[in-house]
Amino acid sequence: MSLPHAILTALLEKPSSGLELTRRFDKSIRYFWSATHQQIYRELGRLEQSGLIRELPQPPSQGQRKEYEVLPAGRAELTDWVGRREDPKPLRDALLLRLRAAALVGSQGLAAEFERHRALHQQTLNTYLAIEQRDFGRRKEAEADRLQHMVLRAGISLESHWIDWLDEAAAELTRPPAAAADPAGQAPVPPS
Amino acid sequence: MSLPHAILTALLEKPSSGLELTRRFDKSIRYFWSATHQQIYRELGRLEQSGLIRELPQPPSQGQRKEYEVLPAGRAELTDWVGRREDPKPLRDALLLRLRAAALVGSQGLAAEFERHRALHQQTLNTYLAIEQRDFGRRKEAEADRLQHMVLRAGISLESHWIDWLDEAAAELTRPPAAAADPAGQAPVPPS
DNA sequence: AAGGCCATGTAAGTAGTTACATGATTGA
DNA sequence: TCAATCATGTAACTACTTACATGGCCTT
Repeated sequence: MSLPHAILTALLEKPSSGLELTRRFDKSIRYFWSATHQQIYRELGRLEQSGLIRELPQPPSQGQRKEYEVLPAGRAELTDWVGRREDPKPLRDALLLRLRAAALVGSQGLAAEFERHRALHQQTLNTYLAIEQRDFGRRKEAEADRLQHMVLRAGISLESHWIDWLDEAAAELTRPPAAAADPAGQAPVPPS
Repeated sequence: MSLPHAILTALLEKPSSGLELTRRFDKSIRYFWSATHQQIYRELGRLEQSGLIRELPQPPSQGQRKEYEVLPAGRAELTDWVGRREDPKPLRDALLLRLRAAALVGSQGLAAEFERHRALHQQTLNTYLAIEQRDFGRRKEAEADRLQHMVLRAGISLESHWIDWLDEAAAELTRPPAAAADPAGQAPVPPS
């Protein structure tokens, strides 16, 4: 149950409307917690119902736009959640599953997927590195900045990790079979 | 949509009943794709409906036990899925979210959570290492074994990665504030 | 007045989780 | 015969996804 807390965090950083939140999720938060605008609007409704946030009185010039801010109860809930006991979710990775299946039915087409995923991870990594350059270039960070930097560094090292692993795995995939005895009968592709 | 493919893979390795599958998921598959027995029974029903698996004729001595095996159509589906284009799911990690929230409302209790998570990751890592010892101890692996070993190695390095990161992050959390406040300190713009 | 974007939603469906139900077999 | 365990399920709920609906505002 982390979406409400993600929203509380975002609203604490800056009171926003639903659409603004959606954009902010797309721009940065979704790198560790993604959400669509439908989820966000629904959750904003619930949070308001529960008295954790409230709609800000708006100049009527703004059309149907509704801006929200965090109430004391919301901040209290978030503060409590930070230290709450909650186990890490087990890994769920379809690519690993596919590799395990490939061990049984052949790895036809999987090398291309690995390459594609590698490129996507590289792209994400580049984005993170650019953000790090922009936001954390300076030394001597204050408490809050150091923590945010840690979050970003987790993303950076995770992406690097996947890139490394994909390289290793791709090498295994394209490695010429030592001998016969390939039950799936997949064509050995000689390295070009 | 990976659960059906996880089940097809498991059934290809060895025809099984629902309960057996549940146990095998608990024992190994859940390390990268977890599932409860309710999910598994439901999915077995769907897979049979779609003609990808079939119930094996059983000696009536076995009670209500129903064993399934993969049909050619099921193997074909799995083979196709291995090379299918499917983007990696974005990261979703509540602990990172909590760290970001901690930057705003304080990190009360978070250090203890980090320690707890570290212990859990260490435990998982030990399990993986034991499996590696047991299953991949010897040299000269065949194609299928090399691929399965890659899967395991992904788990091993991921867990190691999280342990390292948690150590770093815990150090940041408990680090004494450099000098109370830092008045002239330029505050880098927080990632919006 | 028409098209585009801003802004907020509803509806329907899938996947996963949690709690409970039911019958068969086995061993004390 | 009673309890435990094996074995298969139903029901209800939450989270997330995908597709579509509605209306206001702004520019051309």
